[in-house]
Amino acid sequence: MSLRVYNTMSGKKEEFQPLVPGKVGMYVCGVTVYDYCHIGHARANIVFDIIFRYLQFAGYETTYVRNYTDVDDKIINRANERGIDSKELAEEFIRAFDEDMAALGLVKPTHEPRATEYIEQIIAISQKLIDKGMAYESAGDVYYRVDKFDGYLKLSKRNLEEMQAGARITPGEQKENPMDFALWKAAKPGEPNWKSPWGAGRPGWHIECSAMSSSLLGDSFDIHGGGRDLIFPHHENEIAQSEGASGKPFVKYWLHNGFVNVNQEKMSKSLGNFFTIRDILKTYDPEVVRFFILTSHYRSPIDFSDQNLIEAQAGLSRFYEALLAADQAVEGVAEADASSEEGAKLEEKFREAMDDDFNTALAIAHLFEGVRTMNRLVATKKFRKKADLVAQVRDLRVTILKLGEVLGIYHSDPASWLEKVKLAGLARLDISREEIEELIAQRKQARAEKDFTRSDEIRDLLAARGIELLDSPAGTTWKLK
RNA sequence: GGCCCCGUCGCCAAGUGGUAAGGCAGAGGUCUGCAAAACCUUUAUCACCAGUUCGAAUCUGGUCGGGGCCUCCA
Repeated sequence: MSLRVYNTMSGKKEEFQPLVPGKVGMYVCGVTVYDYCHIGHARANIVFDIIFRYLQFAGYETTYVRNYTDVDDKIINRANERGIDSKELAEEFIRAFDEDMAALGLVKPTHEPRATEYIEQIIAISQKLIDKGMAYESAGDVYYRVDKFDGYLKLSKRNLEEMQAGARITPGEQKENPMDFALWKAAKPGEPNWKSPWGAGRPGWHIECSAMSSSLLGDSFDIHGGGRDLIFPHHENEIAQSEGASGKPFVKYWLHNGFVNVNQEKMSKSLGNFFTIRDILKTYDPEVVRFFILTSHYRSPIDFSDQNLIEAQAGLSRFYEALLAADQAVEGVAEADASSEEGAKLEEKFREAMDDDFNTALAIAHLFEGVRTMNRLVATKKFRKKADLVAQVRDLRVTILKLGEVLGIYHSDPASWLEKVKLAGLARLDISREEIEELIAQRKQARAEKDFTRSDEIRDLLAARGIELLDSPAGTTWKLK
């Protein structure tokens, strides 16, 4: 089966056929760099990170462009509040963004252009639109004439007349139509500015994406992505600009990820339920965050809550525990020439799920089944003497790791990961490692003397404080309950 | 008001015409001095009503409930 994607433009899943067979051009709207990224940014970027990885895994030579919008009203305002240069502010948050994305384990896009590096192209597109009568200059600003573009609002499926009725005009703007939007804004004193045919000014919001995408991917390309909230006005306006200027179809497939809610409420600054990526990573492992995001479909809304994150951690632990057990089970067993179909079967299911509009939730469900199969094999009596079973476990283990890589998970050493999560959890309990070790030693003594009453007392005592003891032939270890 | 989305087992969550994936939690069992992990077994007819169809969670209409966009936002 081949890849199918849900296209916001048609409202349907469509067969994915890139403009050039075997190659994909993908542009995803990045961030406006004036503040730290929140969990919503994390989701959007992780979703498209997985799409990028999967396209490559599926054999497409993929060019992925994700921009930084580093000139904008919000940046200027924030810089003024802090009394620093807006360029300095942008640099600071570009660095912060890079750190956050690296912490979340994202791969680097092919290109990460900045709006300010494309001023020339922005001016060129604006000029072209003016020449074609689709834009006009007004007191040093340049506006797009929305009623000159037939397809306006075709992506968001709105009605221009109705929107005009409700539209507001910002004081100082001289627009022909309240729905017209700025391509270029005349600079006010103290604002960053560039020379243009219309005087000193700076780009409006939207135009930078048209400039960067056409420069790096051409006038027409395959995939354009972003959060749902960008459909209107941002993406609608990009279409108007790009198609208005080039006269060619802009984007073949529009992909939009769903929102993140926090404890069932929309995340917003006014509600005060805003979580930055760096805050979350103080409590949760980055892989847990990624795993949580991938256990829902990218278009569905997800609810960010402690309970959901804790469940994600439990799910991911199941993988790492199985991988660790498999490692230990096959360690030192000689390679035999037994063959295995298990890995290929799993990969087939994984591909089928991902081919259906990147259904990561279903793909992960298949991986869980792989884990169960692997655990069952390892638990077989005299497992190490059965070459075919050993081969199957090795095959499954390698396949799970390989497919996990497509999702950006399971890349840690299982023992280290489990230990790290355990110690992080211990820090939240009122008990020290030393105290636990001491009680384990006492219990060992009691068990040696067959004093099982005392032994169980210690077990219960620790259990009451959140610690579970695990007895094995190699000794007693512990974990968090 | 306009446009759009959602309502699946206690919780999370797949599934867009052929008799409901997966995870967590629960129950029983195997294993264990006890326990844990693991494994096995087990738990839903899909908000409601009416239609279309040989057949619907999946299509149509309606009802109820929840949410989003329409202003900056991933």
